[in-house]
Amino acid sequence: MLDNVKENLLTHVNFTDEEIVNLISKLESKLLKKNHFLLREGETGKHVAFLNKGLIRLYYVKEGKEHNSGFFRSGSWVSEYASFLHKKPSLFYIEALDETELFLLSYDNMQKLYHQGKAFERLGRLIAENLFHAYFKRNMSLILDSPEERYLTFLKENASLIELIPLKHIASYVGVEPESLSRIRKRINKLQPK
Amino acid sequence: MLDNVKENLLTHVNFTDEEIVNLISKLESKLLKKNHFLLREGETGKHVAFLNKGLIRLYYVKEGKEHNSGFFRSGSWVSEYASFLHKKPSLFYIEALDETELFLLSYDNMQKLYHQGKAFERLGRLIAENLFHAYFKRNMSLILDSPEERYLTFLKENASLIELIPLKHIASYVGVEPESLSRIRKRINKLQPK
DNA sequence: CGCCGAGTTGAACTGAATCAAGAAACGTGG
DNA sequence: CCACGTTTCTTGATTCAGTTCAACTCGGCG
Repeated sequence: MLDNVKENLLTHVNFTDEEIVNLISKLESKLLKKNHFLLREGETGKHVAFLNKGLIRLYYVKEGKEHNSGFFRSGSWVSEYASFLHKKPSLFYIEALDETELFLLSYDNMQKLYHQGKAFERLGRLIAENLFHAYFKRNMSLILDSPEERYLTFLKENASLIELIPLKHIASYVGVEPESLSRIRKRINKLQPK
Repeated sequence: MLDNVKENLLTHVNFTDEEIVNLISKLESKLLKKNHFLLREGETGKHVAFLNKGLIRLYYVKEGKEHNSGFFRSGSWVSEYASFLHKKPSLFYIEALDETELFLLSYDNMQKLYHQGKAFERLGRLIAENLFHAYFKRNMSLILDSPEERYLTFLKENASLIELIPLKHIASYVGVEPESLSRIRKRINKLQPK
């Protein structure tokens, strides 16, 4: 049941068996139905969540419009990190796009783990760095790439998700209107049919 | 001479006099002439720098084109943080746009300071968080705002810099070609002359 | 069966990119 | 201190991709 957690963490952080047990004892399981929320705008994020199964989208709303900022599959850590770190109200919604199973790690428990060994600090740093790196790459892409290129990149990196995520959400992530993404698809299919 | 360092740090971190002395003893002064580099692509960043006087731009090159990722004035900390943290070759150039004076803090000295008190850890975290926040805001702006809006925001936040930074660099930061920024300026001046 | 949301398609419009040319500011050497 | 050449900025004409608004199709679900 916790195979994913174990597998994922072990590959990046050299936890001892003892540390693994310790970590797992601090996790709290949570099931989220499709279209239900882990966090809404204005609430304060009290957990980071390991996504064991399912699909999550992270988005914010500006002037009535939703803007997707990322999608997460099983094996990733999910949170509104700024809200979580600073105990401030979240700007984002975190929503399940499918039946999903999460393991929550509370702020307090995370602090406790930090005091219990370097490996946990490393985990915390890795989560933060991954986040930083993701934002960084996205910045580059928004400046350098056309929407079409961003869509193609998204396809490559998330081939397994395209059937699961509605086009309008992908459009918003890529930074265009749904109509435009529809045309982009058409263009691409003409060039590389099938 | 170190007034800026002192003033800036004291406002964000509650250093004791002793800690200030300790920090300052680890700083190494460096003068940079206009259009000279603190770091070039491919080199590994070995310092974070406190910008005491002058003007710095941070940019990367892709397919022969420069892309400005930020400008820094006196009072800020400057680094290619990813390169510095992971000891990996920098993707960025760090260039002085004017005669500038820096105080360098080496990686090793930074680690030493970390061991000498919470306040220094706080400093390190603040630097990282500022960076994170900057990237975050930029992401939002690239998705939500038009180039014109981004230019206006840039003007507001950097009113003192507009005469010092060539238009083409601002254009690249805003994400348009110089010709387009020139026209954006024209549009704006028609609406709000002078 | 009929409705509803998601996706596609069309037409008119808009803002930025590109290419090209000219004007203005800058600095470097004579 | 002037003259020349380079860089920076502006302006024009054209092209192109994305937006907007509107209509239509398709598939699922009550």
